[in-house]
Amino acid sequence: MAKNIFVPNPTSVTVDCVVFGMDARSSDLRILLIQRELEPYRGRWALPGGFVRFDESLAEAARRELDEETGLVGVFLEQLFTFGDVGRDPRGRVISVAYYALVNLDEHNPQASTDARSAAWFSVAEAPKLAFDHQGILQTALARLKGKLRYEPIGFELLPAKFTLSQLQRLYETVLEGPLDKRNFRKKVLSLGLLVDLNEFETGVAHRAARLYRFDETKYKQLKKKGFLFEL
Amino acid sequence: MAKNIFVPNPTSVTVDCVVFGMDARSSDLRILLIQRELEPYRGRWALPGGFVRFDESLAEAARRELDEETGLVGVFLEQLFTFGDVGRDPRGRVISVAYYALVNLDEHNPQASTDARSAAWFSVAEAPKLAFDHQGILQTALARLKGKLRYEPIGFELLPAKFTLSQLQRLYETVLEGPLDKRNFRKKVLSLGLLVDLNEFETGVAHRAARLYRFDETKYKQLKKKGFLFEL
DNA sequence: CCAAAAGTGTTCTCCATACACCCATGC
DNA sequence: GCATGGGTGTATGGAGAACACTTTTGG
Repeated sequence: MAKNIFVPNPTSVTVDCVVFGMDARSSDLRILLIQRELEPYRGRWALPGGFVRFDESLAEAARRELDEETGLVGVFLEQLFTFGDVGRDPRGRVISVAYYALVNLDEHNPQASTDARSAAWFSVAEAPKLAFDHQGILQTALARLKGKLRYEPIGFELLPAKFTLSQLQRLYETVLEGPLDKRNFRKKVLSLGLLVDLNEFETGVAHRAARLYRFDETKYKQLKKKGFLFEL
Repeated sequence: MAKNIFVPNPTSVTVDCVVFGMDARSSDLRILLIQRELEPYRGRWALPGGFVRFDESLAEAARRELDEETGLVGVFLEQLFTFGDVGRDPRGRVISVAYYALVNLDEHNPQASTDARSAAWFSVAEAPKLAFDHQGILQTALARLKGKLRYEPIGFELLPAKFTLSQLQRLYETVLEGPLDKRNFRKKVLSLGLLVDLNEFETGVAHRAARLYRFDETKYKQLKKKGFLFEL
């Protein structure tokens, strides 16, 4: 196949993934980083990612890299932004299509998922300085997460399948960086009619056990088709 | 410069621009297309765009191509999405970073802006079949425009600097595809405090002349810093 | 029995909506 | 004087915001 004949200015394309995780108990927001084993930026922490292959789409590349470097599969993944400033990679012209992923740390255990030798979760507030322009990518991802949380039901991706209303509220308070009124929050969330009361209760807590709910994805998709707008 | 040494899988990167224009009088939404002079898809209409050069950022490339192919400069331009499916370009692996631009057809005259031989404005509803996957890019851009119009003041980019409230309303009605109540629309728009009444009036109309307003960009930027959210 | 978080209703304010007529201008 | 769009106010209902106490459970 004469791929390169019509292709001026060959350029490398990478994908980089900002992986957000939420510990449902401590409810602090974390990101998954890997320590670079090669130059440039050897030893520095960076977003998981790598070069896009000829025979895979961008989303496929992002999922493959995520699997290879962190062991994560089947997670929520969405394109974020494409970074292509001239000097962003010292190796030459490298354009990075950034993705962000949402996982919950209970079901995707930090330790167990670490196929790569040096992947680790960092609290967003305490993240180290990152390689390349990954700091900027992280900031962009945080802004996107904050913005989307309000009008799309992506928060549930950060929680276990069964969760309590307090967990959901703490998630929103953490990401949006502000307190929410408990009664109003519950009223609003339940009024959407998208949570299924499982009639089960959390265990192992030293206080009244909270009811468990799950998000009704099927119902949401139906409503969305009819023009329904999620908003919290 | 040893650009290619560390660069596996050389791939071409293009930018493509979805240019939206609004004729303030007829208030129908148009896009700017160019007719391809080269294979593949020779003779077909396509989005303006081209290959990214080594020494320019993605946004710079988009502006350059826009200037070269359509004569447009200084317009609103924002990254839309990156398209990288394997078979999207018959020439080989070409990844396209799509941008969308907003211009108003009064100040950027359709004819005058046509440096390229065959650039033309099409009503979005009546656009021809496009080359490559540009149809999909257009759909994505339309969805983005519709979504952003509600909570960011980008509509003003489609109008002349001085505009009437009816023009603004028709713009919203066109893009959002639904009628709006005149009194409520005016009340809401004016209550934002972001329109400056110029105490001037439109001319050349066979009825009562409407007041002209301009959008107060400076004030908006100040408010935005303080956490203000535009919403219509 | 104490600590810790779960769970629950009402009031008030404000904003979105619905709705119809007179005004100014060019022809 | 008539056709065309410009411009204006009010009443109603519903949603968001503020707010405090009782319940349940484990230790």
